[in-house]
Amino acid sequence: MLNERKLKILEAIVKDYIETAEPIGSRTIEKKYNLGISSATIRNEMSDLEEMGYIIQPHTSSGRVPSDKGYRLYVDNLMNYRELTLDEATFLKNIIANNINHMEYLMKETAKAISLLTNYTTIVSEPTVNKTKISHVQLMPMDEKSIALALITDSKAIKNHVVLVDFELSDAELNNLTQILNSWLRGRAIDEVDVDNVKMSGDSNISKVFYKVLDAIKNIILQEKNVNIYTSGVNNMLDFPEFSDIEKVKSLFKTFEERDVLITLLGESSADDIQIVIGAENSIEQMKDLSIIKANYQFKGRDLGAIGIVGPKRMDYFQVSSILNGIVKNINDILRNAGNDDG
Amino acid sequence: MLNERKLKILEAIVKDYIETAEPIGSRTIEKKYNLGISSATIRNEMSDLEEMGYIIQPHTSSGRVPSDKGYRLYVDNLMNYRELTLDEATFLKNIIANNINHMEYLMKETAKAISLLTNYTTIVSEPTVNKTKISHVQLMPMDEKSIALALITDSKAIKNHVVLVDFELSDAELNNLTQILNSWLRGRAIDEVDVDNVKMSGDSNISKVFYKVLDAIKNIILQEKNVNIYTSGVNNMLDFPEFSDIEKVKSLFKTFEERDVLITLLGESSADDIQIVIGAENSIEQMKDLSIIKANYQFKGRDLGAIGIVGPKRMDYFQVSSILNGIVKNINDILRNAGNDDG
DNA sequence: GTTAGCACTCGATAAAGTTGGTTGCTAACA
DNA sequence: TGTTAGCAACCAACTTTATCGAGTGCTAAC
Repeated sequence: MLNERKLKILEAIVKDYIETAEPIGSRTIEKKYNLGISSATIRNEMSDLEEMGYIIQPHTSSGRVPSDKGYRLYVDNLMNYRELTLDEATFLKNIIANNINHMEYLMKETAKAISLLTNYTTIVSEPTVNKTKISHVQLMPMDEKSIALALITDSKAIKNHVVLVDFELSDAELNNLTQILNSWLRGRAIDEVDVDNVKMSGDSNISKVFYKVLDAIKNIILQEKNVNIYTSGVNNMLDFPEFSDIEKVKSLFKTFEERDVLITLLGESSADDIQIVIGAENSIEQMKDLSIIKANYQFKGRDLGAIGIVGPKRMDYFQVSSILNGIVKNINDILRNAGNDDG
Repeated sequence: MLNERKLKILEAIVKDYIETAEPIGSRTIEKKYNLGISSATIRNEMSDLEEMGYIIQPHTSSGRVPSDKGYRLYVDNLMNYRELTLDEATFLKNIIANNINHMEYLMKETAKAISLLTNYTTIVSEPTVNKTKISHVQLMPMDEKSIALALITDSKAIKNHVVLVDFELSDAELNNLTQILNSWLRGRAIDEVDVDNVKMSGDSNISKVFYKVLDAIKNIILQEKNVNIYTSGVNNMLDFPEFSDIEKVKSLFKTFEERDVLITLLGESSADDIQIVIGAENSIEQMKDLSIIKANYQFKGRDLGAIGIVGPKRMDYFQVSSILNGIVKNINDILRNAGNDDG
């Protein structure tokens, strides 16, 4: 295992590289970090560290750069979380307080806030309804050809849809139908709803609408099985020297547009605490040069979605994981309070 | 005014530059376009064209490039629209048909489609509700602490909001309140609603909720007075040699994130047909090197929003304005049909 | 085990050279 | 008077060559 001195040197290399993005040599370490040993000694230790796979020499006669393994050691053994600063904490509390009524906004705004605080890219997957229960369904008059449908879940999501019809229904008829639907749907888990096996007898116009509404609900459910996903601060990537090449930018930005990739990226594990995935540790080819720091959030024990912060491998793991830690606590608190009635 | 030969040469320069992005010289014109005159003559004519301000020499001893004035002449006098190709037409019809039930999706998907067809960036401003009338308001139970509110407009937009309360209301009470709200709000223009001057007497709990709902409606109206705006295909800009410099990309992408700029860009005029704004003709400093082709769409005679396609000044004015022309017709048809009941 | 000294490596930057498309001008021509 | 061939000059872009500097590995001495 690594001795104290090697650890110190590795830590210096990682921190310096995170800060400067330049390969770092023995003489620089000697001057910048007072380790009390000469550059020649540092050179010997670095040679060992390279052999052990913790650092890499981009080319002969250049300084060293941390390898994935080096970052891993740093993250696991040399780093801890800090508390949020007062500024960060109030900033985030405000965001959350201002968007507490609207889940979708909350996630979008949180992503924005994280990007702003960290200068990295944030990916958020939205609370999906398919793991939740239907708490209410409502039909509403729109115009003589269309009926609006709202579906509310116990995770406080509201989904709308428009149902086209050939004839107009009165408010009373709509209310009536709304009651029928609710008596049947309320409290059901959304992915257990089997709209194909419902039958309705009686007035033909109303039952026509009834089936159309069931179809619409089916659509909402299908649609929602595809997770919603947002990114924020993608442009922040342009500020890193890692992406001074336009071709790299192009391929990275294309990747950020691929839902599937993002979903995989966020979904790969679902541990309870904050996960740090470094470089090639993730399975996505196009992301081999990036790291991601992520966390899941839960509602009533169900995983609802995740927040991930993406940056170059030399991203500021310390700052980002600290901030994410603070945020996840806050959000989970909110979700817990929102649902402290039953369950 | 320009004689026939000068026009031919200018047209050749514009078309060639749109295609190749390289300054074009007299010898190239001679060889590539059979104008029946020698390069020396072309050279003389080009010298005239430059003096008249239609073309520019980026540096001594390079070929010529169209100036804003040159593009203007080309667009106004040398270009016309073509019909949509069958492929384009069916593609667009499908998009529209698939999203006819949901205004927001329709605009987003249209923007996506345009970016896909043209390889430029599309900006769309969403139908705002503040120019429309309220056709229905609905309260719905959410959980014991919150009531969901849906507001439907005659332009088929559905807006949701959550109202927090300290106590639970029964379905019957909610329906009751819904009726009261509708009797008062239905048919009103949304920007004429004056929620501050309503009074309600009677049961204290219900009237408490009543005022909270009015507040929420106020919020929706205020929020919607800020136009919603989307961009699509921003990354397409990366493919143009104009943006091979990372600094330019950075500043352009930052600009695309500024709502105000985009709103100004789309809103600058509101003529009936397609408008082409070339380079410095628009008032936005950061957009001096770009052109925008845009159109408004209307609903019942009211301007609802606009679609704009942004590209480098040498964008394919012919293709883009033709496609936009086709799209606007389709969308306005849809909106007209959606509202052919009254008004 | 640690350190000073030194030859060597190699990317980055700067300087010098080459190329190719283009112009403007002049003189000859129709 | 308009058109054209011919030619010197121009200059961005690219290639080649030279220089620089931060860094290494190795050796010998402490």
